[in-house]
Amino acid sequence: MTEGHEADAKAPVAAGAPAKAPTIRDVAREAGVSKSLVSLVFNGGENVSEERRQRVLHAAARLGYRPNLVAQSLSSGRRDLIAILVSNLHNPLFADIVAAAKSRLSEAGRRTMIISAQVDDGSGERVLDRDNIAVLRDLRPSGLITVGTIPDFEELAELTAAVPTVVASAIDATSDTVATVRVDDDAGIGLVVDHLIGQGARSIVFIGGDGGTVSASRERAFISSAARRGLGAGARVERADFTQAGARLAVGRLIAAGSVPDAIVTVNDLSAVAVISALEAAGVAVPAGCRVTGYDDTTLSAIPRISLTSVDPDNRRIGREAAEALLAVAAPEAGVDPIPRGREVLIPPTLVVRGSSTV
Amino acid sequence: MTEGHEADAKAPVAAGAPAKAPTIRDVAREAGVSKSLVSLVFNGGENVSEERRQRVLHAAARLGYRPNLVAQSLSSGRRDLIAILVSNLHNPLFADIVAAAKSRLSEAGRRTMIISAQVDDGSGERVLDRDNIAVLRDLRPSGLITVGTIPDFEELAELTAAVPTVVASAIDATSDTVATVRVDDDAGIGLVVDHLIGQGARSIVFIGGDGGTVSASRERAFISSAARRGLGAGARVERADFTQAGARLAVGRLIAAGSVPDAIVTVNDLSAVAVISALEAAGVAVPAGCRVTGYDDTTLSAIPRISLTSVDPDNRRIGREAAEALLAVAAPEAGVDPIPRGREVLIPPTLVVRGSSTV
DNA sequence: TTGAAAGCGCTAACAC
DNA sequence: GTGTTAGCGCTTTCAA
Repeated sequence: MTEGHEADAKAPVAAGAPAKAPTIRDVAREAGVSKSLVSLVFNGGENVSEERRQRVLHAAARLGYRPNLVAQSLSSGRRDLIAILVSNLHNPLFADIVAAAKSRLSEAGRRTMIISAQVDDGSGERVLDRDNIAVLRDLRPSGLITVGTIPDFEELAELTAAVPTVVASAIDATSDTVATVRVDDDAGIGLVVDHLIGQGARSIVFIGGDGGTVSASRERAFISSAARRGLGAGARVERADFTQAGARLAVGRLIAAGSVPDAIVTVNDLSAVAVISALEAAGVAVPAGCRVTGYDDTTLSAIPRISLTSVDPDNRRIGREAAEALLAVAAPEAGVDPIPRGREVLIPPTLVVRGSSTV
Repeated sequence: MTEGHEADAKAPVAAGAPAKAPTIRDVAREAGVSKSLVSLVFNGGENVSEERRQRVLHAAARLGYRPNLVAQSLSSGRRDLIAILVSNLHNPLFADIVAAAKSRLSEAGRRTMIISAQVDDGSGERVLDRDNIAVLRDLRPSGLITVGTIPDFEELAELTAAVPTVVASAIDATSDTVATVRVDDDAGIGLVVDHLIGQGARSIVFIGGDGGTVSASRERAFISSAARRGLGAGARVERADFTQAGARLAVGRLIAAGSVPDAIVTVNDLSAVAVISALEAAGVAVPAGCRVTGYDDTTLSAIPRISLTSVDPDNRRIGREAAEALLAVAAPEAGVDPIPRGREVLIPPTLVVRGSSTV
């Protein structure tokens, strides 16, 4: 209330020149209190008189003060920062997960920072971005969410041992991982196989299985799904990695062997597109000559010319649940122990049926 | 060489438990020197006796010491960290730029950190991720590369005023920006228009222009290209933003007016795909009834079923040149002043001709 | 060439 | 309630 402060000298916010950012000390001086009191006010300290709190808040506003996160992190060790480490920038799929996780975390009042885990080394190989990880470690986040499969995940052991970690949309778990949240591949592949059988398919080939734990998981799901449906010899696996090239090769082998199946189940949408291209290049029409399904329900699959039947993993829910799992253990305060570990949350997917699998 | 150090007590690297990371003090003690000397050794100090340097290096290795970046940044103000701020995670296009920039920076021995600038607020709107920006600012990078159009760019003014900034693949420049590196839209659109005219097109509509500076730049390029080629009334603009929905609406207006042109030039590949879908839904075949071109040459355009003629902006080169521009001013040491500002580097694109524009 | 000491901006006991 | 005093891990004068 004390109106009429003679403070108009200092401009309220921007000073034009790159003036040094105000520190807690400046605020203390401006408010006529000690550093600690300012710190208290900004950290929700209960025991501060209303009058001083206002003085501090006003002084801070006048100066445009904002706490320095780096200093906070250095000083206090733990901080309310939660890091989201996203596997790579190439897959828009992850963006949905990140957005959902971040949004849930913000609701809970937690700060987050989003950084990339992976980088193409010159040769196009994707490797762990150690610089980024180092910064992340030194920032001492109070929690970590990884999104997507991260190369050389074991190198993060140091980090995951020190920081409660939730793995989203990957099977990278280490012994320290708090929880893994991912789509239920058994259910997803099951939906696909049921749908295909419903469409009259009797011989079905799965293309995928190489190139990572997720790919392998989907292969296993396919094998058990097919067995459960009594597909017998009608079900086969043609190994391929996640890439378009791999899928193309796999189709090549099928064509060469003269054994084009009724349907092909692929490990993801990108593979599916490659499979469709390869089939059509070989003169096999899709879906007439062979039905094809994808996985992930990316924007690709909805394009009319592609119109790909695909499994929607509900990425927003994956992100949300990952955040939830982390919030459950990474309370801003409270030495929450013992931490439950190794929980696996499987999100039930849905099947989006489109033209590539229906005649 | 001094073999036989009696140091086997402490395990070389991992200690199993999340033991606190060793600090410079630990190293100093282990090596029997002062903190300052350790710091000197790790910062390429010239005047350190070879013997002590080795002692320090060995001690550090034995302890698994790595300098704490956060502490460094806090202490010294400037640091050799260069930040790459990528507009959003949805656009794989940016991943190429980031990878190229990072790779060039690594070659030059600079540390980099890659973080995301933007986040969907709950409503699907993309807004500036202020948390991330705050961390970035407090880390005091010695240079900044932004990739792609960043929402609320002006809020970064504080940052860009303090840190040499290069803008890649956007037109976000402020008065402080060191350089902007982007594709030459005049050249790109020029290639498209020439190609289309070569294919016999006489009436051409540009779809785009709304939703950002890049979109606007491409519209201007279209108008001037068309004028230069004497297209006259054959050239028109149908306003739309970057989204698929916008493109669909624009096509709807064209169809409703009964004036389907010989060709449609779109602002990017995503729009192009939406345009094709909308045309075909209305019974107009592509390319037979109307040719369509995209921009960016994303992976989309190479899919056979899409086969989209598109402008390849040479993203890797954009990334590399952005890094180069930054390196030119952000020397790790040296108070490089005065900084040249406002330079604009236009990268010449190429046209990738595919089925969507050829009959 | 090396070490002591101050300080980056902040938090966290601990006193007053 | 509020201020004092130590640090967090590191860099950087300034002496020695």
